[in-house]
Amino acid sequence: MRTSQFPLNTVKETPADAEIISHQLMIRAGLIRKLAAGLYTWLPLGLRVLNKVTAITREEMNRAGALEVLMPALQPAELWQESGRWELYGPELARLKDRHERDFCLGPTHEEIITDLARHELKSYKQLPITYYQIQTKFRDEIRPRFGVMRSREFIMKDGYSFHLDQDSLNETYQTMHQAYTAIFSRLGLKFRAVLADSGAIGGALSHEFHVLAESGEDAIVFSDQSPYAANIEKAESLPPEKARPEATQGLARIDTGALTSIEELTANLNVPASHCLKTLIVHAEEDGLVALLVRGDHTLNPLKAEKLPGVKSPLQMASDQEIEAAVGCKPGCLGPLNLNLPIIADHAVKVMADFVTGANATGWHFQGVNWDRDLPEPARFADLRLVQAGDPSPDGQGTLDIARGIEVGHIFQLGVKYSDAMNASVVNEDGKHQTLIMGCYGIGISRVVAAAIEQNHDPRGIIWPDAIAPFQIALCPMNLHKSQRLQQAVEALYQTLLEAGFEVLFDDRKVRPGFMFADMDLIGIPHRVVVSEKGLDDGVFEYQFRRSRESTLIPQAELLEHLGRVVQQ
RNA sequence: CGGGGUAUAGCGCAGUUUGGUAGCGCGCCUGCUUUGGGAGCAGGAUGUCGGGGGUUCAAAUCCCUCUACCCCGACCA
Repeated sequence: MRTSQFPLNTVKETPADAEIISHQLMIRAGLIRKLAAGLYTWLPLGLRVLNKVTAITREEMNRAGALEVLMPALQPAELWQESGRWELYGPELARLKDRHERDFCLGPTHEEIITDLARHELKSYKQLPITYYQIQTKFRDEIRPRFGVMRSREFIMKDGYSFHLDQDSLNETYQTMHQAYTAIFSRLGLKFRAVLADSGAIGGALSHEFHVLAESGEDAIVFSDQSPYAANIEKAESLPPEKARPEATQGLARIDTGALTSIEELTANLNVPASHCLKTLIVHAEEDGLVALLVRGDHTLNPLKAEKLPGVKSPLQMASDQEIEAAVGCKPGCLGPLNLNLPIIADHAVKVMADFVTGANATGWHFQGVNWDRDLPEPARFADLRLVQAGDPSPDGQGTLDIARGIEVGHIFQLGVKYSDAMNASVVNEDGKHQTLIMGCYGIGISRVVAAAIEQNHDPRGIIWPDAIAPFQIALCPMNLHKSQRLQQAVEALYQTLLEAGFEVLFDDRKVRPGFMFADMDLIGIPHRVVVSEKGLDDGVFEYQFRRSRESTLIPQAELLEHLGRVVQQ
């Protein structure tokens, strides 16, 4: 393409409402324009990138044996009522009525629709297993759309669904999809990690998230330095400590701590490390009443772990200040297990604490030098309650955990019979009996991948596209084209040669100064650049520059094609 | 949905306190010069000051009201 035919809608100034770099660069490079909160138009340049992500995803899904379908975005409420999600989904589901006052919604996902399709089309076990997928626009009326296309109200998603007679078959397809996703993100040229995820209320045996690694990622993921173990931090287990509890060395003392309430304040004023403080958190019990959760001062409660414990209300609900005062008789900052008349569940790490500081259940007072058994009985229940930390041992027993940040771009999970049961989707099995279908579900946020790729690949000058998703592979930049007939002929010939060789070339034939042109090409992130100048022609060379390293080399004219063939990943 | 904020030229903003003929930078158009990292000079176009109502001789500015958008908290690809 020529820039005269393919306008670059670049802007120099950073839009005021774009907080993260990918959003800023997508606006500046002219990939997207905002229509309204969480709604974006993809401009020609951005759409080229989006289409590349789509194409790679489609190829790999097809390769994995999945069948592409296209389901309606507008969906009748009946199906959602049948699955129970019409009530459960909440305001994030974009609902509307048609002219006959019938309820509809704009699909945020398609489990209901695909299950409806399956119960009509799948009759026999002989048709199984089968995997359908589609690449389509989804709608989620997010409370707060943010970060450009990273969290928008309308976005492109690849969603896939598989149907099985038994768990073994689901496991097999699940593995196939895991591999397909690995292939997709590898081909996209992104640094990513598949991690164990919490499957949440959906249940099912397995769930993995695929994260693009980026400093700005919203999710923390942990992985072992010596094994393939990787998990979302919400999911990662912490192992009980192996070492024994140290002997008590201090006597028990009740100390006046005045207005000190937080762990930070205690450590700063009492000169004890946070790891020698005990945090007591009061939450609602499963039935009526409250439960106390104990966590070491330097550890953080993992709500997802806590709410799964028998006796603890799910979703987790922290007790209010009033409830705590009513039950314990003091303010939240001075809670402790000593003389506490509530059921107690302690994190494993609490078991080996000695000489610790904890609240005295009286406002303004703490205990110091507290020791289990000697001062109070060890808690009756221990459980894994906390978020893992960097340096913790890996749950698989191999190596220690590291923490990185990621952007969730894909999620695969085993649905089981949640929808097929509710919607009565079954096939006849070998014995002639009806058997409920078992389902798997596989999503990729296509438009989010584009933003994630930028978060991971940029520098102060702009985007640095991986070759596989770059809108163009090569930027062809003539210096002062209008001034030289010879240059015009040379660059036109080169442009044709490159096109014939199969490269995607953006030929900048605008009458702009070199610096302006370079700045634009850097901003929009074309990975390879060829500069043609009068001086170069005199010397019989073209100049090649690699966007990522900014290293440039002079290449003899005759060798350019060969050089590009080597460096450009097609 | 709760809390905070903004709305003035295509974009980024000043002007609002203290009412008095609408400004700046970037971009855009024209011309000349310039031409290897977002050029210089000269000239030019562009606004119902978010909408509606009110106060006033006079409102971007004060008052009421509506709307949209942004930021902080719970969700998700």
